[in-house]
Amino acid sequence: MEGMASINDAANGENGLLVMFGGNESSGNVEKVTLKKGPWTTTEDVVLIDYVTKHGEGNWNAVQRNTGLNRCGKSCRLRWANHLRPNLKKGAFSPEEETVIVDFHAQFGNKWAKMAVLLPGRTDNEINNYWNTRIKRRRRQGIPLYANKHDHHCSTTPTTHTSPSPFLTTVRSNPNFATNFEFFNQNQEHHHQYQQQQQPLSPTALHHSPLEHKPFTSSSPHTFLDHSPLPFSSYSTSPLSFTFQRRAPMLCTPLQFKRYRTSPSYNLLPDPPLTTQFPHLDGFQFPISSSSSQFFLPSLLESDQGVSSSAFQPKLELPSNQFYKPPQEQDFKLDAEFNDPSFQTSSDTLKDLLLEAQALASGQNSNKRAPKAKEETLKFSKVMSGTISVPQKRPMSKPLVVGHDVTNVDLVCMMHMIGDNNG
DNA sequence: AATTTTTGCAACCGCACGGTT
DNA sequence: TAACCGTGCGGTTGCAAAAAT
Repeated sequence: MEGMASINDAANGENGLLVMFGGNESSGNVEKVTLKKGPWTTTEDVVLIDYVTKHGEGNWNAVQRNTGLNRCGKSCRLRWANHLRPNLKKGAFSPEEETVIVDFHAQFGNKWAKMAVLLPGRTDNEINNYWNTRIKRRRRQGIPLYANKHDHHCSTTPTTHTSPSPFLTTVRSNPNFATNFEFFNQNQEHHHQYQQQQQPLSPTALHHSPLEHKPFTSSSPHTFLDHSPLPFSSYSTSPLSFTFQRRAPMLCTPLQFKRYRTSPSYNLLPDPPLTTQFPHLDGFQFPISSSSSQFFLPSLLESDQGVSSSAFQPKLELPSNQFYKPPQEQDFKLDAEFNDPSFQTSSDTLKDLLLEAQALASGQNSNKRAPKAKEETLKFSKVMSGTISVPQKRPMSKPLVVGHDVTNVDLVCMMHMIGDNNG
């Protein structure tokens, strides 16, 4: 295909798939716009963060038009929502969160986005992944999806509505809870289905997988489920009851590095830094209009390990179509650390990276082909390890996760600083 | 140590919905 | 009112890393 060579040489063509589609037709010429697919690189992240910092969320298709970032709007939105926006909470779900998910799912089904609203810092994608994993695990073990070690308590009074978990009670006490659940009050097909189907369950029914009652078809991994909704917290006062073939996931500790949770070195990992080494960033706020921030529950989050409470300051709330006033230049004043010789030495590669990002943002193509995402991430990780105190042992695929993407924020900030320095 | 299997997750796709033209 | 556009949601897939053999 003609043009592919230039595509591959383009700064945005490090790896992943490039999709071409017909652009605007003007004067008879069809502009071929190439969109990249696949994993995001740090360079792209920087561009996107910088754009959102300046213009706010929303208008995602404009990102591609205005930054030269060859990603479709949907991809940008997804990347931002799931990985780049501040206050994201990484790591394994806490037992309380799991309880909320299980209870919610029992009541309303696969409403990941709504669950994400109840779990600040969590994304619908994350919850979806969690649920799919749970399904697989429990199916493999023949454990009912909703049942746990307290089943034998529930089995005696299976349809009794027990008290919600403390966490859920807290969530429900939030004034926004009722508003948020108008959706469900208006559309409770699951609930109605439950009302219609609700019959006294036999004690054994609660001890056996729905697989035993409903045929499983391979067309969907979900079809084996018994979708009969259950009352909140009827079954899951503790989600940790089932047995694991492998070690159970650590549910309370910050699992930034889940892959290492069972490795001997896991416990040797230093605590993730709670703040950056760029003090001016501690008060840095992105423009936020994501739905999850509307139900922000600092009291719940601050108790979480590995999450900086400073990262959960009240955020500016803007509708998705309203633009956020960009931070003033003085907000990104050069820090003394930037003039530190050791910092400058270790930031050479970072500077290259950022300059590349700037070139990309300004619509220029980098001369040299960018490294693959993995390599770039490693490079980035190496650089950052010298400038920001991050755990030294960190999987290459998880270089940026420290409560929230502090390092990405740092990147943007430093990009501004470099800009200041150059200009 | 090498290979295979399993797991977890990032990112994509298709569809739906609401607003605008 | 139909077409278009931007956005959001849920389901699915592909792959890297971890675990098992």
